[in-house]
Amino acid sequence: MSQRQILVTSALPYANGPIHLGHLVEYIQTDIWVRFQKMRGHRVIYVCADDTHGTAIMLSARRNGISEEQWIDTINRQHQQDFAGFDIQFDQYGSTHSAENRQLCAQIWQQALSKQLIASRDVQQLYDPEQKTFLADRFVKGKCPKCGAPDQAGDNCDKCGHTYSAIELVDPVSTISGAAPEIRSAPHFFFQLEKCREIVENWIARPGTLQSETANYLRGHFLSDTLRDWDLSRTAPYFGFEIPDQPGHYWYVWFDAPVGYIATTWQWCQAHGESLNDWWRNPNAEIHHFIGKDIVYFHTLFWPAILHTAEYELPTRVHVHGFLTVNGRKMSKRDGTFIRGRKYLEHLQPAYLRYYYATKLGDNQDDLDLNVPEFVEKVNSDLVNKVVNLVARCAKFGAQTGLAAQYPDDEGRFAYAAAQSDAIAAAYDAGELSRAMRLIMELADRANQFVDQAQPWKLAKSPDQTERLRDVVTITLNLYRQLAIYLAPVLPTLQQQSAELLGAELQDWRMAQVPLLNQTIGTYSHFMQRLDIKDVEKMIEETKHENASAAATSDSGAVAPTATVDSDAALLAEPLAAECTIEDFAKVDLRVARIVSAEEVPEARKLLKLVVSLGGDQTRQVFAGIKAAYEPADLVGRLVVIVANLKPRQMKFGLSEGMVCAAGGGGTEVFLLSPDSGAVPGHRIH
RNA sequence: GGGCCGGUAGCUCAGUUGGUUAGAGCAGGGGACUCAUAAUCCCUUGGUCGCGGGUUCGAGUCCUGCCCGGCCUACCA
Repeated sequence: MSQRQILVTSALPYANGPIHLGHLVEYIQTDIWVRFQKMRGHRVIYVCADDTHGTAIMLSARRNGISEEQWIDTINRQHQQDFAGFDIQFDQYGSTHSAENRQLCAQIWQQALSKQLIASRDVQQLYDPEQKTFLADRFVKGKCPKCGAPDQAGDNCDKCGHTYSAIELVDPVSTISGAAPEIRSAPHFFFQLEKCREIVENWIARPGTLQSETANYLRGHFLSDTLRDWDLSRTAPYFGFEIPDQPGHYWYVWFDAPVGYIATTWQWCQAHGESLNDWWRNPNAEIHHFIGKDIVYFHTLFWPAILHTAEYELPTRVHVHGFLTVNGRKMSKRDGTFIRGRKYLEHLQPAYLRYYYATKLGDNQDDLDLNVPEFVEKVNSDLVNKVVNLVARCAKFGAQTGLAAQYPDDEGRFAYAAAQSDAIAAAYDAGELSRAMRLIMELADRANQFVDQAQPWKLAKSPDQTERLRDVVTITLNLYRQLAIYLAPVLPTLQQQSAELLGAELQDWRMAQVPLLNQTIGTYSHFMQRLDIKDVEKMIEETKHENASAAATSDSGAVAPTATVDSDAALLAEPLAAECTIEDFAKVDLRVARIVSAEEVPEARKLLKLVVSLGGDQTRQVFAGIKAAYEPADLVGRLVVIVANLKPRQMKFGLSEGMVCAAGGGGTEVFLLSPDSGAVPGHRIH
């Protein structure tokens, strides 16, 4: 087997919030793959970095009253701690806000310019005069120019589906300051991707570059048409790198972020006396990116074009994975399933999650479900009952006898497991971790069968059977050792514990071919505790409470605020409306009402059809956009607040005769208002 | 509306280029054992392979229509 040279990356986490279990799918998947390749004796480096630029970072820093640099430093430290807590081992962890990255971006930019791939033209954009910043689409709200629906973002209307440019919005408002934005024109710099079409097409068509579904998606979605120019610049103020010779213009975060892969490699090279070109301009070196399916677009169209422009090698393979769901549903703050890595580590061992993810991951983009009962069951029955228990049940004898000097006849058991090495390795290499885990568990079953047949506990009772006992121990512990080696990429802690007990390292894949002999055995203490579902539930419960009290922020960003100070994220996301008088307010008749029936509107994505009672025989039919947040059955009977004198509106599914009051940012983040006890249907709210 | 992925035992999934009686783990039932973290081992129940057509000597596997779920995207590749 020839030695491969492999550079591996995971996507750069955005420096705007903590690492959660969804992120960890990717880092654990990558770390397992990297550890495996290292055990195989290949020359591998695993690099990653924080993605630190963009408007969102700027706003987070402002909100916290610190500089952007302070903000990203803090986040970087937290990220690295979180990763270390899950045994994710980078060779280099950097930041896109580094000198190396700035220099590389400038070089690549220069090459793009000299190859005439950059075009400049003026773009009209909304500008917030108070915050003195141009506004990205998601920082503007206004009425849809087509259907007039209020509170629509700057790119499309979620009511009628119309797409438009932010400057077409009627009565736009900056969601950062609440000010009315102005239209300003500014030059922007575009990368002309179409000019690189052939490069990208050939790369995508090359076998092995992409999973077929990704290649299909790109071909159908983008390559069938002219590739649009890509806006690579943003106008000040912006937290990022200023474009050389273009004061006031910054590279868009998605330009400098992937360059961070190279910059971080460079940092590693500097620290280890290696050459960057040996990794990025060496056709014999492999480059593997692990990413989520949400960022395929950036890594498979622009990125190869940019690499080619800068005369770097194109990625060997982009491994795309799906999203994490919990108990079959999207992670949600309301359900307490938006679990931070740090919270997980307060309650549970990293090995549990690493193993569980491994049993669920294949080389595909399917979403991965963290099903809590299944999680507990898999960890307990596979890892604890089968694998760890194998040592536990013979460690006592092992300490007495040690390992024999010659490997006894085991009827081909060790040889069988040694022969599985290639199949297991092939599965790991192909990213088919679930297959690898199945193969390994089959070996664990076989080993336990052996112990049952050999009955060492009986041998231990007769002094004349000491030698046979030693043989049985030798076989069992060697079968176990093979398991520990095969599982080492997933369970580095177990690898270490096993090495200590056996008094010999397990860092090389080939060690599974040769039995360990003539060795004293250490004292065993439990390698792993059983997982109690109560601990998992407790973790989810705590997460739920923290989210509730931390004034859940609208995006995944925002570091948890201190206990006594609520985050201002909600207010920033939706600034105060213009002042109104008491007379204005009096026009709105808010009433307490009781929900008497609630049903799904099957054709509607967001709506529930409610009938509410105002007391007596007064009822109203109301459509409410709360489908994602509430089960109809849970609503019947509860008191809510409605706008009782709202002009009825004919909707696609029927007439809506009012509006149910709720707080929150929409989607699953919807919280109905309820009155304190004592209020009855019909009470007006003053 | 379009695209992609999936629908195999109660649950999670395997089923290689179509080839005998469709498999595993867990759960359920029965038994054994007591070294071990109420762990382990043996036996066992359980499937119209989403539904309907078609190709074939033969279809879970190929073609086609439909149904369901997930994701992506939108005057629409």
